[in-house]
Amino acid sequence: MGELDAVLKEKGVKLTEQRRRLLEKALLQHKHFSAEELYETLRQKRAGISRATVYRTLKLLAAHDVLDVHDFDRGYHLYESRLGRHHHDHLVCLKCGRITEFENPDIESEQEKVARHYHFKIVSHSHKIYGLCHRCRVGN
Amino acid sequence: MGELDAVLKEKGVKLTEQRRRLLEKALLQHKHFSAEELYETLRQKRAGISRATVYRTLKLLAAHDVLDVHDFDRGYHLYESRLGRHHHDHLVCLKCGRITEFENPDIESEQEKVARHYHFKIVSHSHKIYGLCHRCRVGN
DNA sequence: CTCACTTTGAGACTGAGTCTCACTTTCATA
DNA sequence: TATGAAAGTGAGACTCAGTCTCAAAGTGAG
Repeated sequence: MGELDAVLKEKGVKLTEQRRRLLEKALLQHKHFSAEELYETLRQKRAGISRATVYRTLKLLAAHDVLDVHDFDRGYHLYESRLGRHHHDHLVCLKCGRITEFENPDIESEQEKVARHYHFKIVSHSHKIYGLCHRCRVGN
Repeated sequence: MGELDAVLKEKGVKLTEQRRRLLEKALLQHKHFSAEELYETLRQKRAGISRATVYRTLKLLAAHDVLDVHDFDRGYHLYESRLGRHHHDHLVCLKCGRITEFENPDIESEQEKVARHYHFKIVSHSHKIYGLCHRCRVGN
């Protein structure tokens, strides 16, 4: 059994050929990807996975914290592998779409203060900064 | 000319009956509302505004900073009047849907530091904390 | 191996939001 | 206050990400 199988097994997720093949592609991805993109990639590789299964499996993997889902107001979700990665937030360029990741412990701890104040139990958060990236500002 | 007309005029937005009527309802709203909700309200009041115009006008008002748009991952947007209000962010309860507002200057300034570091010009941001609100935690 | 239970695929369906285009309204200027 | 270019509107068709259905196939505990 491969390493990827272990990832699913550990989560108590039933192993199927489709899930294995999808997971393999999804974890190899070096950037954010959409369900449609992944479906198209798999279709071209003749992986034999239907659109419905792609959507279902991505949702499943996100629910099991294998993937992160992001909504950058594009009308569809972007996914990102979570394996071996730290939590991070994003700077989103409104002009070129470039997404830059950032980590800031001070924001995280302030956030916890806020939650404590409202007796709120944090499950997750999403912090996005929209604007112009360096390149787009200087006119590239 | 009413106060609301002035709001639109100031932004250089052409005044139409539909916009006036929509703006009036939108600014009276005390909580977040969706385009469909507003359309339904207006329809029941026989305001004579089409669905297309509701969507178009909300977008326009948001572009002119009269309204804020929020995406709480519900599959549609929620709007909120911006007039006379401070910027704020949100705690979103995953169980009951309750939305609580918060303001935290420290987060805002840390955010500016982050942007500066990446030579990024902030236009807007969205910071949402998902989890369980006080009531849902204690089992109400 | 068996079988209860789960997953899959094809394609119909949903629902928020956009587009089209003929018709109407607005408002700067005369 | 009349005029007309430019902008806005409505009905309903359309888009498109995502979900649902249900018969058939696959999975894995015992």
